[in-house]
Amino acid sequence: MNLDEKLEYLMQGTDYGDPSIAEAMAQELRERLIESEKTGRPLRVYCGYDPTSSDLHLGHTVSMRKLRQFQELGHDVTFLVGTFTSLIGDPSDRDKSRPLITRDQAMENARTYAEQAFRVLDREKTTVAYNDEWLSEVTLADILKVASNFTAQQILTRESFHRRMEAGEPIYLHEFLYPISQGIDAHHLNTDIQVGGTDQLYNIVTASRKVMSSYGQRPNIGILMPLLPGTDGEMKMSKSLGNYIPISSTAEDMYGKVMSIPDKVMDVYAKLVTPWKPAEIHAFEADLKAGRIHPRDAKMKLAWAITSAFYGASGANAAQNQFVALFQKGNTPDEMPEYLTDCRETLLEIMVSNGLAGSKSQARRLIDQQGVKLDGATVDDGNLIVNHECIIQVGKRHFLKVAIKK
RNA sequence: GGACGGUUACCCAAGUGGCCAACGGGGACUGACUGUAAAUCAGUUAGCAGAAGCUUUCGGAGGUUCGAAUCCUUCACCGUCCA
Repeated sequence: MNLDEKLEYLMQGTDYGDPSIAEAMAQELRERLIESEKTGRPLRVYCGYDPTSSDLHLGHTVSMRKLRQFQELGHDVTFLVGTFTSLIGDPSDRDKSRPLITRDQAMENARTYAEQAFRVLDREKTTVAYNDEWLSEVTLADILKVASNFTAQQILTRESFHRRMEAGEPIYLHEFLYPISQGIDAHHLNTDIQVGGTDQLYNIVTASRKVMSSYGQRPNIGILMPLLPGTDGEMKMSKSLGNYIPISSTAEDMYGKVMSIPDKVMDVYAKLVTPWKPAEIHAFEADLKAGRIHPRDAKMKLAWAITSAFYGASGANAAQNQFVALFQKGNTPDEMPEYLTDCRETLLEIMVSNGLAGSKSQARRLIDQQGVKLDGATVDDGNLIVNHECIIQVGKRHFLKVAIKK
């Protein structure tokens, strides 16, 4: 790749919400790429991930793919786990303050973060860092020094704070320190490039650059990626909203969850979470728009592409086969949890003890609603004793194989 | 420090002595229709039993009352504003 191609590749998919920022960032990136080539020093690139929950999901992989591209071009990538910043909670794009999590929770959640990230990133070329290593050492004097670069008005102008002001909802002082902390990260890593979601515009482009400048460093360049909508197609993907597709799942689950996204976000997924090249993405969109491909088949192609990126072609094939068998043909899956009964338990009891229902009352309701099948036949009495081998199905996708205890 | 307000089921939120297991909305679940999409329609959404019925729930504890989410006392937590 020549310089222009590299630049295009790295800027691909970015979204700044403002063309002038995009231009400025692209220009700075160009300069720094040139410099890097001259001096032979790879650029330092990082993206931070707050371990507010234990699962990374597809939404996180958007920025991870971008990091990966930098790796491909030989730059140094740091995968930063926000073990300290997660204690503050990023107020970006939030109408409410976040519930604080404890340090123990953060550490526990962080445990497998890097491992999960290596499904996208190149393990050999990635540095993993935890920001409590330095942020926990910061003194009040440091904070005062850095904070003096910011005004309350600047921070309060941000949309999420502004809304809360108007609504008379609380804004806590510690929330002001989030962007500052992120700036200290950038300063500590002396980073050239910081990757993040569009909701990080302020944190990356304003706060981090300001902090770095105040320390006499050259401010980092922001690479901002659009936020991935969740499986509901409306809100951004997040675990707390329950609309997420975890990375550490199964191929079947991932495939199925991608199939459940609304049609209207298919092109966004194609752009942000598949390894497709621009040409493939354009073809996909064009086929869809022109009606040359059935939306269902398009989504299957998408689901296959995403799943195979994590589980390989064979995993994706298996997931697709199961999906077709299970949902399009209505078969029962090959594999399902098993349970041994002593022939004295009722259907209700088995449903509850295996998590198919939260309580007997709920199990009864499901039966009343014709949602429970025994070997394919709808059940109308939950009190029957299960005394033969059978398959219990609850709803469309919960199955249990019951065997007899010898 | 002062003034006022709040704490209700997964979330938001109504309810100010009995008709309250608690309106409404969201979410979730089931069924119909489908492409496990969207949209739409119907139903469900504390537990036990399922016929009636019983038990626990409205921040915690205690009290008044035949009877409380609703009144009183007290404790805890939280918010907005003023200083």
